[in-house]
Amino acid sequence: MRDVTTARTPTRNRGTRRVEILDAAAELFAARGFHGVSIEDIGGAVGVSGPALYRHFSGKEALLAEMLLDVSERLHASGASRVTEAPDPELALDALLTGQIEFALSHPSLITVHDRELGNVPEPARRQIRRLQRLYVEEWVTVLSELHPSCPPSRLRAATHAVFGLLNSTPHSAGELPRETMAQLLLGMARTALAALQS
Amino acid sequence: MRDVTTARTPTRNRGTRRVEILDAAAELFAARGFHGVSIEDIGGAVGVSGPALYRHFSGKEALLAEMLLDVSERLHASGASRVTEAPDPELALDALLTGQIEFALSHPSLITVHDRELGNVPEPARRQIRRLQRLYVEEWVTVLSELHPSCPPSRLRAATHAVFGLLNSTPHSAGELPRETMAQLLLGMARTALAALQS
DNA sequence: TGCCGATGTTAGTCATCATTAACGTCAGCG
DNA sequence: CGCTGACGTTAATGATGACTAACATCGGCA
Repeated sequence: MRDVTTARTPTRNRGTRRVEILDAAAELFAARGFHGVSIEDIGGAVGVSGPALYRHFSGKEALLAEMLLDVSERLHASGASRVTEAPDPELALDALLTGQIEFALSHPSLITVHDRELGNVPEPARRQIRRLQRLYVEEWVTVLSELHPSCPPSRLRAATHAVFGLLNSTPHSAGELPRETMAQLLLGMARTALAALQS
Repeated sequence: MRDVTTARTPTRNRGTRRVEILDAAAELFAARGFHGVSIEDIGGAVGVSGPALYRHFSGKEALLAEMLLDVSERLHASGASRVTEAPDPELALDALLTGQIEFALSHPSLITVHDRELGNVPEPARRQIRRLQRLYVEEWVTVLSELHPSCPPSRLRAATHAVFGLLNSTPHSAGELPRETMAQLLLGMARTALAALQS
């Protein structure tokens, strides 16, 4: 009568351990930095100990690489689809903003790791991640340049990074406000900050 | 005829090495993280090798502690003096903004290390740094609450962190714009973001 | 002149850590 | 039943790295 998954713990499925590990590692990396976390720490956080990780990842750096690659893919893909679905630049920008806010509030540690630990990703993957990050920034710059045609792209790029900084401040003010309130606050601040771009 | 300092290199003075080390360490910590930098690396960056650092600091953590303590003291002190000198809240906020922008543009790596590596500071100093950081945030909140009396402090605190994120984005868009242009851009964005707070 | 404190240097020492090796367990399936 | 592949475990192994020890150098100064 037991179901196909035959689990010790409920929901013990194929591939589950992998994502458990990725999640735990994200928390730990965000809190203590890549080099501040040992393989043992990560294993311990999911209830297995140490070298068990090598059954799922080829190494510590590979684990980080997969984590960052996934984040940058999700951001870029979500951005792209939101932009193409939006009827006009104004709404496209709003879609980008809410997408980023959504992600930052849902996965604060991934956001943190994403912009701190690129330097620890080995070369093949690093280029790929950088490319996706660049593409994501360019989605923003493209939308913004339709709204502010007279603004040079370098200025728009700097403004985009500034807005990322604003939105990604979320890990610093954790618990200060209820989630929806925080989302509205960030959206409002970012929107006005960008609206004033040319002034 | 040689002057009192009797230097090998011009400007070889008492206490110079200490700050050379602090500067070099800040760059390295910002780039690779506290645990990603070895004592050898830091020594190498100032032209001495490894254990020479122990002539100036009691250890790696003590070095970091001094660095972060100095930063948080400078930010807090500069903030306090600017606020008390300002004739009204409006100008006080501007003074805080330009002070923070000035610092962020002048010392990007210190800014980076300051909000990443607190966790690696040993306990006696850590509390002190946290206290100064809190005081600095409260300076902002106090000024903002005069401008937005109906706004709950928790909201103002979150907004403050968001603005810090915006201003401290500087290391991410390095070289994108000339310094003064960047300063104006950040000032404008931060000002409008905060102005829209209650909306 | 000759001692001293400041500043370095090089060779340990002792931990910590990533990674590998060698060895179970066990569920599913032929 | 008996094999196999997925998943773990506990001991190496080999680097790296923080910190200490023992030993210079040298400028200033009593």
